[in-house]
Amino acid sequence: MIFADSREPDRIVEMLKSMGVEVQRKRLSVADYLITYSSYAIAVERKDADDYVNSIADGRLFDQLYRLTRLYELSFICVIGSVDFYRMRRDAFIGSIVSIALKSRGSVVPLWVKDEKDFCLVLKSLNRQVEGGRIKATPRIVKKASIDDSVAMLTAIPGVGVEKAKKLLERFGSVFRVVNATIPELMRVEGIGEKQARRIYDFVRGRRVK
Amino acid sequence: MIFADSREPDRIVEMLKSMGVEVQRKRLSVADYLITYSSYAIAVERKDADDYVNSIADGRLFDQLYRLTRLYELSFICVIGSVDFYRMRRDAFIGSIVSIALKSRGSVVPLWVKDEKDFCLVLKSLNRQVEGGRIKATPRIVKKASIDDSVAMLTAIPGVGVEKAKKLLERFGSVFRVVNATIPELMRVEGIGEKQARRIYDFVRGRRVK
DNA sequence: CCTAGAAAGATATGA
DNA sequence: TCATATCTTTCTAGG
Repeated sequence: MIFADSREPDRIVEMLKSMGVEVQRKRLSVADYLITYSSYAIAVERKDADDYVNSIADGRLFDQLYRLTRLYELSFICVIGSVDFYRMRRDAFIGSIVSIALKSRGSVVPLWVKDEKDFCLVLKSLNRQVEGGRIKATPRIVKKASIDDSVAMLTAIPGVGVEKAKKLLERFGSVFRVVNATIPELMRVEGIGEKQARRIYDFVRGRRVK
Repeated sequence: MIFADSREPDRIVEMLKSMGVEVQRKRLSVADYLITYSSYAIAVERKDADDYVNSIADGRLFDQLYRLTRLYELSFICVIGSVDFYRMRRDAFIGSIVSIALKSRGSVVPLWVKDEKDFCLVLKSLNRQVEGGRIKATPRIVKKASIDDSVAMLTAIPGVGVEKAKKLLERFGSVFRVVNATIPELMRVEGIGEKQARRIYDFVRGRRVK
């Protein structure tokens, strides 16, 4: 059974029905479609190409992504139609697709389909496979990642980007040691002078830094 | 750094290099490409559309899929080029794509790209995003005054979102004090239990967190 | 998301 | 030590 959000256009629901899929309207809080079977729920977010491009530019996309990951173990974002590559560069588009998978660590799967017909095929196929119970085929090996979130943490300091964050971690080994370092210690890192060292020192201690 | 299997064609390796990506040849046992950064590894399997169709027919695809899930936490299967829909029905093709994601529960992400140029863009983007250490579904934070940067910094800790970051800062006053807090002290913050407290404590000290 | 270019800072050199 | 030239990195704006 597929639930379609009540704000989704009729034409899609009709198309699904004409394909022999059981669809029911329902008010959904986060996704546009929900495929359920026994205790599984898979969410699908539909995005027209134009809207997708906009939502990247203004950061909306990654909010939605975040909400999806909080609520569902596995969801899909379907981009429909052709992208206007004058509005967004090709590499930026591809980068955003890759980013969805990476940021969500695979729990949100990006799909790019030609048209709404194909989108419906995706839903239909999802529905059938979930019902068929094929979802349990290979158990996912959850070996928690250990990527450097520490780098990301340090880049939040004004004036510290990826390069400096890496160098800081290289020298000090952990965020704890960076945060507890003295100004002269910080200055020993290549690329960090007195000014920068003082900024870091002050920032982590909550003093206003400009 | 990207490792390319030694059997991969030169033209792709060259194309990557011409895009400014560091590539090294290596004999890989399962995937075609490997993107590594610190202890993290992402595998990429390249499949020309024709070969993809064949590999479904003879069952090879799902063997490969299985091996990928066993070895890597996150991998990609890139189908390159247009599919001959006389050899494989459109719905069957879409179904297979969906099936990859479902069976692997998202740990293998299927991507369908136009040509090898786009494939290289995928690799390039993967490489950069992994190196940047920004692999986390953190909500986008609007940077205003410096106080918000502190919140942003704390949200990089796994399991800490905007709400918890704010509460932490409210109680401790600065990133320095949060980082230097003991586990019992951290637990006194509303919404943070022992498990979370320990995670924060361990994370900032550079211990791998589960 | 990606790039380009401006701005800021760090390092090296030489007086 | 200071002034300056060069290089590296960060940040902001725009698509």
